[in-house]
Amino acid sequence: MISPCHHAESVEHAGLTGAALRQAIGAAETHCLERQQRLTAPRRRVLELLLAADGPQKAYDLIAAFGADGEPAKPPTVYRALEFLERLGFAHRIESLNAYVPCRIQGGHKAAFLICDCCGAAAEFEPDFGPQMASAAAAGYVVRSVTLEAR
Amino acid sequence: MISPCHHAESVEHAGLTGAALRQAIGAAETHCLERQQRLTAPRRRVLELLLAADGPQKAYDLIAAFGADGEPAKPPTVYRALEFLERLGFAHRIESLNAYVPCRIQGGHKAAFLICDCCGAAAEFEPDFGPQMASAAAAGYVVRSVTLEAR
DNA sequence: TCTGTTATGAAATAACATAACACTTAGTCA
DNA sequence: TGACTAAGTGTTATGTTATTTCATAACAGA
Repeated sequence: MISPCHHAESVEHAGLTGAALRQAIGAAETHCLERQQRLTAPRRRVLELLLAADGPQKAYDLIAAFGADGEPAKPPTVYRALEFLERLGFAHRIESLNAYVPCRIQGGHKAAFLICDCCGAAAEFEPDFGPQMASAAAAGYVVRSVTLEAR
Repeated sequence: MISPCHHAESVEHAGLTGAALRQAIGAAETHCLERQQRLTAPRRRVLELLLAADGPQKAYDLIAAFGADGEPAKPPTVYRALEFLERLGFAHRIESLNAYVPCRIQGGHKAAFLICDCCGAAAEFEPDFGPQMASAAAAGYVVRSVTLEAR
């Protein structure tokens, strides 16, 4: 398969499998315990699907893939899990794709993405919003969240 | 009406009316002619609705308001017009709101928004993406469009 | 006028997301 | 330990946003 993309391969993320996947989930579990939050079965399952995927996943992809037996989940099950995972910083929503990715960067941070329209890859990076924050403050805003997505 | 918002009033935009509205549409018309594009009736109507509105408009707000007689438009009519207006730079889509605003800044530019969750205002500003563009280029991306939205 | 192209009209449906309510489970504290 | 409370889940239904498809109309250039 020939790719028309010219960007660095290093920024693409293959889905996790096997031990790496289990380890990532274990880390999330630990993180939840520390924060007195519960990584319940549906939440864990959605996180697992995100981590195992090769790229951004649509909500209805997750809904379809949810059941190990092929049974889809009910939409609210997945949307609730996604909300939880976002809140805890384990996942991000990409607004311009209506899709979700597992967080690839440790620690609390502002998320930003480079999205390839050719191959669907979405590379997360940690942006420097210094100048923007200054102008927001000047206008009297208190910035609560920031979305930056470049195609 | 008491507003809980603390940001500068100056960044809010009241809808255009009367002469100002006609003038803005005339300018768009001129701009289209220069670029050999047609500001057809549905496109003009959607632009007019955006300019006359007090804040970001949802697609289905525009659909509902489309007909002067109260008849709604068919969804594709409005979505096509919005696509045209975005392409020509007359309007922007705000991803995190699923809504649209008329462009408030002259000339080709990257759009960025400060969005107030209290009052719904969306203030457009022209961001400085120097550092971000550099890292994108380093990763081999050619940036085609950028979305920056701060709440 | 013919032809290629761009734009519109209309119906249907796909895709994305949430409301509402009943029920269960986990913690907690008298 | 039993009752209470809060958080989470399951389920049905519905609301919202966006696109596909096919047919037709308007326009520009040969």
